[in-house]
Amino acid sequence: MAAARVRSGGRPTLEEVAARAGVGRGTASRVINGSPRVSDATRQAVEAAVAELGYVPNRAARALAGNRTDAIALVVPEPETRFFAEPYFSAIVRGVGAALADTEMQLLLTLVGNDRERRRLAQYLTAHRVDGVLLVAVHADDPLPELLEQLGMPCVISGARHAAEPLPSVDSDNFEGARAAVEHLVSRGRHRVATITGRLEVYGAQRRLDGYRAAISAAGLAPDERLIAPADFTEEGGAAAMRDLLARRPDLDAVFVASDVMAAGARQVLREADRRIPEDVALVGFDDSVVARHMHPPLTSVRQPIEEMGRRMAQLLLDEIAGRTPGDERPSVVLPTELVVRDSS
Amino acid sequence: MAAARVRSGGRPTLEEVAARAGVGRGTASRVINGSPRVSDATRQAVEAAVAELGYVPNRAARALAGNRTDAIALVVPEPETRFFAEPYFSAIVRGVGAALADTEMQLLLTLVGNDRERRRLAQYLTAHRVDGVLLVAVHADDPLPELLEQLGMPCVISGARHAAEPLPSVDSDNFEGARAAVEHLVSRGRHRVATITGRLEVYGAQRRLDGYRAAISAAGLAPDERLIAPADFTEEGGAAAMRDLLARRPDLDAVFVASDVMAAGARQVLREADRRIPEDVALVGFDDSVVARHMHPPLTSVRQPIEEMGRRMAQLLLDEIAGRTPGDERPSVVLPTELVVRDSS
DNA sequence: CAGGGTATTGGGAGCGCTCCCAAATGGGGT
DNA sequence: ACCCCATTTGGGAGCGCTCCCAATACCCTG
Repeated sequence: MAAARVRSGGRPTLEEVAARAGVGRGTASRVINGSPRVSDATRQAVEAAVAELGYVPNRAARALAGNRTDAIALVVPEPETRFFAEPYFSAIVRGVGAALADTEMQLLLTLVGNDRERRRLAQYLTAHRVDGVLLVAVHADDPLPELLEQLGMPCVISGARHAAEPLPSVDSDNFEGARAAVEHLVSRGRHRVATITGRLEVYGAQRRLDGYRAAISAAGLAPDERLIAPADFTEEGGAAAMRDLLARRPDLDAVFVASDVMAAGARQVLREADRRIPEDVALVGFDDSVVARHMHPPLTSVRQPIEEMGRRMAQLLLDEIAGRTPGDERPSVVLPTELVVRDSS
Repeated sequence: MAAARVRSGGRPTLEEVAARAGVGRGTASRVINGSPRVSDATRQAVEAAVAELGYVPNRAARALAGNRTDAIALVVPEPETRFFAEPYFSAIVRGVGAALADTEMQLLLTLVGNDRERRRLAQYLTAHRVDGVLLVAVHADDPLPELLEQLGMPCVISGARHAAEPLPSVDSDNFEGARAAVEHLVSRGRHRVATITGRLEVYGAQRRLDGYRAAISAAGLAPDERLIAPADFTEEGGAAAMRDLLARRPDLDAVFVASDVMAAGARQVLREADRRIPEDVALVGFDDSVVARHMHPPLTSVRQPIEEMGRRMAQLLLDEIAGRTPGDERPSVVLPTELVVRDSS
């Protein structure tokens, strides 16, 4: 009873569908692909045959004949563990998945770890095994984007690499998010607001710092470089930076931290230094990760619409694949952030 | 300068490689696919040609001719947000990625949200667009595994659905993890140990409860159903269950919670009830998620080797695809857990 | 030295689809 | 009634590869 489904020739082919509908293979193909050059009667006949036979096009044959793959790759640099942490990875994937849901596009997940895998990826892409590429967490010095450009392979990156990003990109408004966070601290009466930054080679980290600076001067506060401590997006780095800050400006009354994870490190140091949060020092993070919600006290944080970013990336890529008109700007999307106020500020 | 790479015929084909090596197409194919029936001299000639031409096989052609795809799908039910949360999703993906790294296999990510997408997936699989499927977070009543079975599509699931799981599966030792956690609590002098369970239709949640029971009786403690509160893996559920427990047995001195997220909810309730952790009530969670590390106090938790689970799933699936010998048992792997002791116990 | 393997090799026959050209069909216009 | 053009249709020619059969070359036996 179980294996009775096997037909003479396996799955039905276009040829069989065409025969069943009493039309030629070409016509059947046209219907399947939604060409307008088919009469209504014919279309209906073919559609009926498709339904009766349960026909599903063979992807491999399509790819071979049509010289495309109907697949895009999401390339994730594995060393970038930050990206793998909540909330990034799953949110991006969900967004991309959502955008692709009513498309024929497949999503290929490609983790790039060591150099060997990097080369394999390059080979991969060179061999045109995908129609386009989604690149997340690319470093400014990554050769991959240029390679893709040369190959003419459509590509969208998340997070511009610098102010004049040539590639289509999707980013959250790091500047404005940081600015709003600091403004919020100032509005709560804090006047000695410090910041712990991410790795400043990362453009987004730089923009957050810019936003901090903008808010400080907009508030008419005196900028003080001793209130700025660079770190590296890690919990330990955040802790170290916090120690520096306390040493340099023991009188600080607020800290804007460029990531929740670093904020967790900072909070630990503040606790050891017996500073109460938020009474003595107000704290604001960035990312609105699960860490923020479960910190003690819950951390005010800047939320990025990450799932939406994934969705937009995918849409942008689909547009690129469909054909960017030469005259068009390379589209670059910047999405707004949202300040989630909790008890730490 | 940019688009000068385009060769006469695009990428080199097998035919061209064969010509360059001075052999026939069949022979070249044999070399590429590592057939032993080729002389050393010929093999070297072909390999040289491959290198010189930078030949990479065309996947679509291969798939069409060979009736396989060299791709597997990781199917993720999107409603199962629990799975998307840290640490599951990214860890599984990393593990799977690692296992596939030195394989020609591609990883297809398939999110299944609503029913429409479910049907599309079924169609997908029916059309044999992948060589095998990794199924995570399947419910006991999910029809998908049976469908795959019928289709003869190799498949591995994470988390057995019940004691007599017919499909190849990879799981962590939920029973032993829970047992060890409770034993740990008892060894710390706790004698009124409660538990908050996950949804008991989930086999893993049931096993954790079994482990709890085993440890209680092994310790010679009196089992008490009032110490057992069912919940649903959510933070709110954990909080509600904790309230119940406190109402029923105000004298409890420890709680084993079947997930960190529920533990977070429970902790909140304990704080409101002015119970100190761990002095008044010791707490142990499950998953060792990022929440556990950042809870206050840091939460003792049972760690599952999730990345390793992903790796094993992929390996199992590759074996299945390579051909399960009919006589073989369906392999089912159970990996050990590890108790990570922190300040909450 | 003949006979019967065995180890290699070449290349035909598709796999199922898209692309595209040529053929067939159906109206209008004059 | 005739011709021209737009619309619709059929099906040949591949896409690049694997499978497999037949051909060739080579090596032992007796």
